[in-house]
Amino acid sequence: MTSHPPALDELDRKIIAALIANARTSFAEIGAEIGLSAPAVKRRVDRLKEAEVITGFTTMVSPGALGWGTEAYVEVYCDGAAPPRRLADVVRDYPEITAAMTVTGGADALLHIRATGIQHFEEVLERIRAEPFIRKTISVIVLSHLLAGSPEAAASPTSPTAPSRPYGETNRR
Amino acid sequence: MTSHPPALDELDRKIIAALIANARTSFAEIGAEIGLSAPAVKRRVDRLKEAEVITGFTTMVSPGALGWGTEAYVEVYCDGAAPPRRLADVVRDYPEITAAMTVTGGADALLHIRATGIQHFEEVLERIRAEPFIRKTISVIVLSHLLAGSPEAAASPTSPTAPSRPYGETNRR
DNA sequence: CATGAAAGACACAACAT
DNA sequence: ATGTTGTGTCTTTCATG
Repeated sequence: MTSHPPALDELDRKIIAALIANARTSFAEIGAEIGLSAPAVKRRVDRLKEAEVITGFTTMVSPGALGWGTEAYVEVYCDGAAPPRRLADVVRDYPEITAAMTVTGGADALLHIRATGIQHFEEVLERIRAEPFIRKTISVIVLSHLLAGSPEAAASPTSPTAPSRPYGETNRR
Repeated sequence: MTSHPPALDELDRKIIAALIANARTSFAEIGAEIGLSAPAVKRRVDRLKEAEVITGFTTMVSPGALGWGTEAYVEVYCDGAAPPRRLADVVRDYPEITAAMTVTGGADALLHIRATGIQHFEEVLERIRAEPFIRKTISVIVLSHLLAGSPEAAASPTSPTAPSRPYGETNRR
């Protein structure tokens, strides 16, 4: 809950698109492309960070090159009594769990896991299954990627096929 | 296929860790933390990009703020004859599909989808199911996230619980 | 291969429009 | 809210151990 109603305009979206494409693009260069001065771009970026529209700048690495050769999704089934949100505490203790979310369907939660290899993944899975209120797990191992993008990268800011202006639409000011 | 066998050392990993934490960190600041000059850091980063260990710098945005309020994973079952890799072509035509991979288990592929809302998601799903060689889909809608981290950001480069040096281990030089 | 110095580009913070 | 100016820092290239 950020106090201010964000209300992004065209320029904000172009700035975000540029920064998603390359987080190290200079404000001057972004400004040149959209017809704004560098300080103006910086101010908008600061605002977007303040409003938590931009949540951070990160670097994409090829996990394989760092030794994380195995990737998997694990559906987790909890005991009826235990609220799946309690998983939040557990999940933090596993560095191999890179994402965790509650989901609809038979499973209570879905985990994204990275391991150095199958044997490491098996070891992680055994530890997870030993957690008190976890009833069963179903694992799906990723074989190969068909698309470059990551699940976390939101779809392009300028909504494509979607309703022209998805969410906050009123012109600022 | 990059010609050179990368072989990362401790300094490379610290640089990568710093850039994952904040892709806009200055080379000078990184250098100060690990005892290297700014140009030295830049040269290593350039090498890491060249070796495709670092694949890019991107910005994390809160998808909800951009109007992408619905997130789902969809398991795709293909017709026996059609190779799941053919999905690569199809998948590119959907801006809503932010990740796609082939997987083990009953399903042939797993899609990560972002939509502006349930009705938009339903519309996307219908289009996908109308594709020629797709037999059935199973959808799982994300309710809430239990972890902040992004799936693509591989678990911290300084491998934590994992085998001390996962992959490339020989000292450079 | 890493360092150090120099020129150019950039970020950042006033102030003015 | 944006543009402009000024200052300090950073990036980047080139020369050097």
